[in-house]
Amino acid sequence: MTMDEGTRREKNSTREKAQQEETAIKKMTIADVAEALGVSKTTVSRVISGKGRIGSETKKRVLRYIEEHDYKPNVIAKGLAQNKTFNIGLIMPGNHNFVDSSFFQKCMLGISEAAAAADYDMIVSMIRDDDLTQLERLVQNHKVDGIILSRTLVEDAPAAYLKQHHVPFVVIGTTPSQDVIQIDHDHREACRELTSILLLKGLRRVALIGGSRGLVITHTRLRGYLDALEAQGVPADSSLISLDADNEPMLERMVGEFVKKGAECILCMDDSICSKVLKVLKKSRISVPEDMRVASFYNSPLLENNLPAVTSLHFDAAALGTVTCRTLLDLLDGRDVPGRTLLRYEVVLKESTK
Amino acid sequence: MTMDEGTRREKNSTREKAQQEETAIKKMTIADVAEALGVSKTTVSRVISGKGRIGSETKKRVLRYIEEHDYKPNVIAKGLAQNKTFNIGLIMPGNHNFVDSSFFQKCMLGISEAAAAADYDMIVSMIRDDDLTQLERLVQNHKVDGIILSRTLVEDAPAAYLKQHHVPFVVIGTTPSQDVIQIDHDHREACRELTSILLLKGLRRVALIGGSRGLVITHTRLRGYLDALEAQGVPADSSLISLDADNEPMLERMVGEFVKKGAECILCMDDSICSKVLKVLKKSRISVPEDMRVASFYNSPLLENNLPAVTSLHFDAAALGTVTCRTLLDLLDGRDVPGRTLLRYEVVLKESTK
DNA sequence: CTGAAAGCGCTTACAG
DNA sequence: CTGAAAGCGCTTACAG
Repeated sequence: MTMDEGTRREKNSTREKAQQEETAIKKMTIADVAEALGVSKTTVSRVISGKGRIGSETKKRVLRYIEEHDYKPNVIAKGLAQNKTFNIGLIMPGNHNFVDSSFFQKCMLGISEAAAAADYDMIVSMIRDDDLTQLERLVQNHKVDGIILSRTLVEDAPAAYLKQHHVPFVVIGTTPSQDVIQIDHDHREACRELTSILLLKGLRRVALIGGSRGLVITHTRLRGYLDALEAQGVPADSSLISLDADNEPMLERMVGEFVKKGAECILCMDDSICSKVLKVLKKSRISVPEDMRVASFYNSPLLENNLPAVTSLHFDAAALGTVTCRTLLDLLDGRDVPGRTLLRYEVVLKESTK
Repeated sequence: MTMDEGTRREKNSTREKAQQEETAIKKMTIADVAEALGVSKTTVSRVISGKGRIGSETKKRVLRYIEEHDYKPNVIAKGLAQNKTFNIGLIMPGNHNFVDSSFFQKCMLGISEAAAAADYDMIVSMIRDDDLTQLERLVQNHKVDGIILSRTLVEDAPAAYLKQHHVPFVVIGTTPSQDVIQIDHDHREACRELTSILLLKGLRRVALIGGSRGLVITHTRLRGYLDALEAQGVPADSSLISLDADNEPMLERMVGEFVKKGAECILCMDDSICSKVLKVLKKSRISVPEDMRVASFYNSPLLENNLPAVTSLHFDAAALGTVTCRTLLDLLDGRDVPGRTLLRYEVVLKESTK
């Protein structure tokens, strides 16, 4: 017996690895803590959760023990008992062609940090097109307590699904549905202001080129552009507006068209479009800003190193993520949340509209 | 009593919403299934898991009931019983400055789909610099069964932590540690081949400009470049090699230096650097490819619309994600996995090196 | 082939 | 203020 103990000790001291493994494999449970302290699991549970009255002396002892032994409650077990997961789901567009990755990455960072601050984790699920399979899996498997939907579509099948199944969710972006909690930058106002600034520079023929009509954002930005024209008394010219323009051949044609119609400036709804427009202009030996002004409704690393630097709108993606996540967490906690939150933007004037 | 029942029925039929809510709130459990079929929970559990012998008739009945009533087992409960979470963790760099978001997004897509195929979900955790807090949270909270580390650093604190705590993990990228399971594109060979091609075009003074020495990838790429020089018998000229060059002023100086030293071509280790180099060249009125050839060891949307189109290496990010995730899942299932997996690449020759 | 029972690690009425 | 016990929804020896 004594020998046996000696042997074991020796193992422990020489083979640090084995000892660590033991610590790693068999984690301490609430029962261990309770036993060690001669109290009930109930008591330990209560001091950890802070619910219920506990003698201050008992509380101190438990807290100290937990601290000293670095006990961490098993969140999964806690979740099962409380019917929670402490996970939020982030649904991202899987087909990356028309999203700005850098924006989403920053946004994810914001969400991730806000979640972590509340001891939540972020499960991200990429869905392709209209395939709801992954979303269904996520909710049917009870993997999340609530969901953040990014990229709001005009026809929002994911939102409809979540609504039908009573899964708490918020949306990054703007949707026409009144009953959906939405967080977004004030794109309409931002686009109005940028357009106004250009008009005030004396530019009269400001063309607009935009992305998919299937995205709500496209309509919002168009709205802002039209707001500005109206306010300045400049009649909208439909031959200077082109949506659903995402491929290069089409952009090439449109730019040619705009030039013919006497456009003085081309407003691009996003940087991917703008980048292509700049390429087309370069090919056509139309110089910016001398022969044509260019601005983007959005700024990203895509245009960062362009010469001339491109005037654009700036939105704080990380902040959007943070606010969105906090809103969802508030919602999950049963707190009142605003149906709609609009975040500020900045207009960044550069050489491309000089 | 009868009236009471009647009332309840009426509620159900008129207020569809309430009924749906009920369905959503109180999910069917394995006990419900067992009771409805007059079998034990054990039996139901066994047919679902496929473990143990079950009468084919019983099996059929259970399967049919499950199908018809769309019963979905609670993965959380299953996890608690099996000490698993069916989540994998993806650790991403939070400071986005020197990563290509688009590459990571595609990679995430690959991981996400491979995970989903095995009914796993992906928790992504962004960590800033050397802050291990989030990683610790993830493992201490039992939130994941295994972890994918992206962006391998020379000093890899996350890997060390996971090793110490015996958490199964794999790494996207290459590390010197023998005992770490790593999946990567063959950057060394890719860079060797690209450099060779340039040398075979007769270019003798090929300069190299790279990112942080803190990243393993920087050294790997440098290695490939040197391999090529050596194979062609071209002596390496240290005045044509510059690492840790990530800010514009420094790049501006380096490019000037290279020109002075008679460089005929500038190889950039990534597109962010390349984009800045192109800007500097444009500013300095050095035209590409006439006065200076340019190539990037990497291709992304950042250079997509550049004129002239930039020669570069192409890596399939989604495939990298898929393979990485499968490797981790294999590891979790106790299967044998290769210590190192290298994926193929492509060289894409364009006008910038004509 | 099938089931009763204990267990995974927590929480939470209920009772004292 | 504290605890015994039941429960969250599964799995899995163990016994038949």
